[in-house]
Amino acid sequence: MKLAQIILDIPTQSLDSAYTYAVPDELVDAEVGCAVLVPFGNRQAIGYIVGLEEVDEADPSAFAALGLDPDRIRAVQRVLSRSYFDELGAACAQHMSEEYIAPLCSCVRLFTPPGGVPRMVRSGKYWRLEEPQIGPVDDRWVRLGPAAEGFEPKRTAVKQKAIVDALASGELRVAELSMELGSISSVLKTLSDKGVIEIESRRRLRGVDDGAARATRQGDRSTAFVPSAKPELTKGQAEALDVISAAQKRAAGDVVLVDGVTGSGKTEVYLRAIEETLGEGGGAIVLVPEISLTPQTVARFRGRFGDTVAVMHSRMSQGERYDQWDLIRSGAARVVVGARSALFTPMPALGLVIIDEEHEGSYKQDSSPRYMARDVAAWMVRERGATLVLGSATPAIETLYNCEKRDNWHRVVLAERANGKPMPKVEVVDMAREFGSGHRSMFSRKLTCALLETIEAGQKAVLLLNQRGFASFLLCRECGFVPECPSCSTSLTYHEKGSVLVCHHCGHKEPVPPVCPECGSPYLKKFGAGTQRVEAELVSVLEGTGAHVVRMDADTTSTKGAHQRLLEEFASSGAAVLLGTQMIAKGLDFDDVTLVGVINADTMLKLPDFRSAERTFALIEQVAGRAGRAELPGRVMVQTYWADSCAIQAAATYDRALFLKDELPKRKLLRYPPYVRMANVLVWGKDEREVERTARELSVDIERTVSEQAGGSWTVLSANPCTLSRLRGTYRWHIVVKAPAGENVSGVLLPLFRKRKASKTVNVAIDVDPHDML
DNA sequence: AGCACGCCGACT
DNA sequence: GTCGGCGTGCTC
Repeated sequence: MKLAQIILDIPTQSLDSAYTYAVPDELVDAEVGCAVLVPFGNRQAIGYIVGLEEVDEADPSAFAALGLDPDRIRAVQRVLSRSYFDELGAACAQHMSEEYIAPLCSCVRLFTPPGGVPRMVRSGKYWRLEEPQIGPVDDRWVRLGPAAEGFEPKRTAVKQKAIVDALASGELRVAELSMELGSISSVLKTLSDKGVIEIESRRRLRGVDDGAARATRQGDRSTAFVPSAKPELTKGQAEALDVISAAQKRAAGDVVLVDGVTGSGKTEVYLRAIEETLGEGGGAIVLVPEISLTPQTVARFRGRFGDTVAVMHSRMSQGERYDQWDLIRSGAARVVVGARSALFTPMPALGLVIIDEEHEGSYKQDSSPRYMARDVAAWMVRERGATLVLGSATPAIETLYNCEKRDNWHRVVLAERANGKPMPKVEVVDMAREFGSGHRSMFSRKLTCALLETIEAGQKAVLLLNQRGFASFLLCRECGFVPECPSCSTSLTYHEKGSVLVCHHCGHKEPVPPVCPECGSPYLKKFGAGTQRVEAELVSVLEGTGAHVVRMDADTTSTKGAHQRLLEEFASSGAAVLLGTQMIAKGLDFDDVTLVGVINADTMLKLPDFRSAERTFALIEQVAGRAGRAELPGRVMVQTYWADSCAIQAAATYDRALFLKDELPKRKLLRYPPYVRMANVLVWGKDEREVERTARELSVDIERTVSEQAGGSWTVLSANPCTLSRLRGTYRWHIVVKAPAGENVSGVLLPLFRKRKASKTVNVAIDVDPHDML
């Protein structure tokens, strides 16, 4: 008898182990990775096959070994889909479920095609099977057939003639013909019966085959694809590639960190490594941060590998993603470039995973399953005998630590820029001193001078406004009152446009009060600077120079394609200033940018978060890399109120060792990663008292479990309100668990959370290896 | 005794 | 997640 191990598609902790069902002989297409319909209790459920085995029916001990009663095994009713993943995919879901203490079925779902899976939905009292919302779409194509030669339509057959004429220059879609000629289905039938034309259904790739993109794709097909020229490798690049090649030969899941300064040509190393993988018949997954997944990034890969590159990111429609997913599964795409979730696409014969800008926070998923793509990828390549390449100019401290401590993590350094140019000189401007000497503008005298010089020389400048924690707010100068969001514990951000106060967490809006709501004082002052205010001040600084100012932030890039358009606007201007938030720190590559200014380098330093110094260091290093990428030398100015802080001093001198020398002892002393592993247990709900009670009880449970199951060097910081103690009208508490590095944090806590049953009013979530703990 | 309610385990 | 069984406690 054939038995299937099945994960039910019901998201709850208590149904997290596989159930065994019999697979009737007639269900020949039941494979690992298929969605199936199974009986469950008195209803039906959808499940995913994660294992198949043959068991001798006559041998009761075989069932006993599985802990099963043969009489109670029920049969799979129906196979609902083809296979979405293989045994290793199933094992990966299992691993993630344990590692991140997340429901198994939510981990399995990561591997399914976007929107293309069946679901059970509730309609009234009953559950009903809903077929996939998204599926393949076909286009009907028409071309001339064998009888076209010498075919003369009758004089009255106007449409026949029009169709034949239109097809003379090549095949067309029926939809296009109909658009031109109106209703033609009967005409097409006649012509196709005569053999004058042939009609063929062909799979359409949404987002590729439709609209303007189609022309280029067709063009690619007719004219053979010519890969873009390969530049000669620098010595560093060649060395990096050697290390990667050696790792690929070992096929043992090695991790290679390409630790290269900005502009050192990491992408070229990726391209060569992929080329090598493709040559061996392997496929490659390339993860890039969502924000830098721009048409330029994709073009870089398409330029080298053509149509074999698939793309996957959240701004694509479900249909587009489904088609790309299918293209990958079919083996037609051998490279996928995408955001975090692209890691779970069904790339056959996966040989290489690349994670660009591996230090980026966006590789950590902030909802369940709260996985870290870097760590999942490391697991995945080990299981598949593939290789993981991490690239960054500012690697995460954890990554550097792993390279030190683990034998199969290797670090290669690209110390030189590919064009041989030096890194730009970084000047730190002490804003406290500026202020003390009576200069009150947010543009220091030094930066103002530099800006004017740059513009005068007909060059470009980029100004980074580090918005996080720096958006402007309202403050009463008499009583100190700051308007706060009624449902989140944050102060409201002041927006010049429309004169409103906005909560950046929940979107709550209210008009700016005329007087202080607390004390009635009319002296309400705006503090801090939003991009709009900085822009206004920048325009006045540049008055008379004719320089063009481009502002790029969440407000100006909200419409589709706006990002791209603003960048083009900046590129095509001569002397110009690009003012923007974090989003401009990534992947920007303009030859004539010679000045980069960081208006407020240190605002992140003050956030109550153990990674804030690391983030500040990384941000300055990244943004500095935007200057002087071509012939012209670049300069960087960093304005700060904490000019002495180590993160800023170290970043200004490109001295990572200096930064680590300061940061690592602090991490060790205060027990933070990489020296410890943490788990952040979040408790939230509408009722404050209930949340607090649940958190305190849970805290006691966790402390007991830890003291019984774990070593003495573990610590539990018992229940406390979160830094963001109120968010969108919910109260938030948390419990932090710290364990020595390398310990199995989830292993100890898992039983406790599997056992716990969910409350309706108070939510509990656990974040293993949290990225931040706000 | 009869019933509402809540807790708890089973569900393959 | 959902159901059903069972114990508790209240009412007829």
